[in-house]
Amino acid sequence: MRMGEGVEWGLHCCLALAWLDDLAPIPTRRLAEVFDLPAEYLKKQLQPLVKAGILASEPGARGGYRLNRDPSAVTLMDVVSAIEGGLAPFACMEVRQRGAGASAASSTEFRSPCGITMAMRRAELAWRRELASQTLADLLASTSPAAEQRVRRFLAST
Amino acid sequence: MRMGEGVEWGLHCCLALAWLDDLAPIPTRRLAEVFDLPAEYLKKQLQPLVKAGILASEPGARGGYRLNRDPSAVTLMDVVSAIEGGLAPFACMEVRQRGAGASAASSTEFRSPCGITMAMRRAELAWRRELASQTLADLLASTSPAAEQRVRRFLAST
DNA sequence: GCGAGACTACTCGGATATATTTTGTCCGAGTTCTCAGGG
DNA sequence: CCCTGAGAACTCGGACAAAATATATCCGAGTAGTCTCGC
Repeated sequence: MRMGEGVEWGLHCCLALAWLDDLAPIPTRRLAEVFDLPAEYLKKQLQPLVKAGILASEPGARGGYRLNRDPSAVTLMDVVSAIEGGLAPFACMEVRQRGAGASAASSTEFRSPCGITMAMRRAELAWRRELASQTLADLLASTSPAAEQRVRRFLAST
Repeated sequence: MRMGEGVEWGLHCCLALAWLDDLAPIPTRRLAEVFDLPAEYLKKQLQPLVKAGILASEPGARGGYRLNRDPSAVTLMDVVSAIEGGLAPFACMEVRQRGAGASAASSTEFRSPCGITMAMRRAELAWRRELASQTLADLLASTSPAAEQRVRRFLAST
């Protein structure tokens, strides 16, 4: 159960884009340089963020990506679920309903989800809640001004 | 970020084994029949639980698996981390330390982890805490007695 | 009848294949800039 | 000099390929029961 690296990349890119007041789009090549990442693959990772409406893209020369919403309107959960696909980490297959003797069970027995599923859901919910409680704006406030200056200056140049 | 199906299987098997007061080991073939799972692959999924000391195994004929600890001493986190490998879902690669201008940063800037990492860790911690707060004994108490009876009777037969 | 020993049946554990997902690369459609040529 | 238009440069988006991981299978080591043979 490892989370794809695209999540980390996406979050850093969103943050970097949020630092720019400028609305001019930034191409992936430039973003990739900031973090020393493979440009082509980074582009692929950012695409779902566009689909989710978090980023906006401009094609053609002078094109690139820019933040499409106010940083306070983008939660970490938004970014994570956009890139990871939004599926539940724990997929309950309802194994209890299969196999030996399950057919003999009363019809009401499976009305409510099994205890295991509920426990996993509870844990997952705690995770989601935590991610949803933080926005890009919160991250902006808590990051080092020095780092922000460096990235801004780099992206602004040229 | 999908969790392997082995986790669900492992939990259900632990629960089934916990229902048996009897200490006689249950072979995987029998467990697989209960939930209609592929026996060989289920066996492979249970092996890490043995390594973690949650289950104990007996080789040879009349062999099988049995619970190695009191149900109240096994948390869901124990089972999940045994099967999934216990790695952090979010692996921070510290991308901020690489790439453009990072070398120009002050030596103290990277002393504390970046905000993104901290936020992800917080979320992960909430998840782990939730899983660690529930034991097999809790699940035993919250499951349908009818299901327990069916599984017990099936595993006890023969 | 009784015991000893070989044999069979069954189990776990780990090594070996296959499938699926993740990671990485490439090419086409579209937009902007550049620059040469004509007015 | 200024305008026009063709070409070059650059970008995103999605199709294609390689690598890594999860899923599934197989074989060997070991144990308990069983059956036969000898006493």
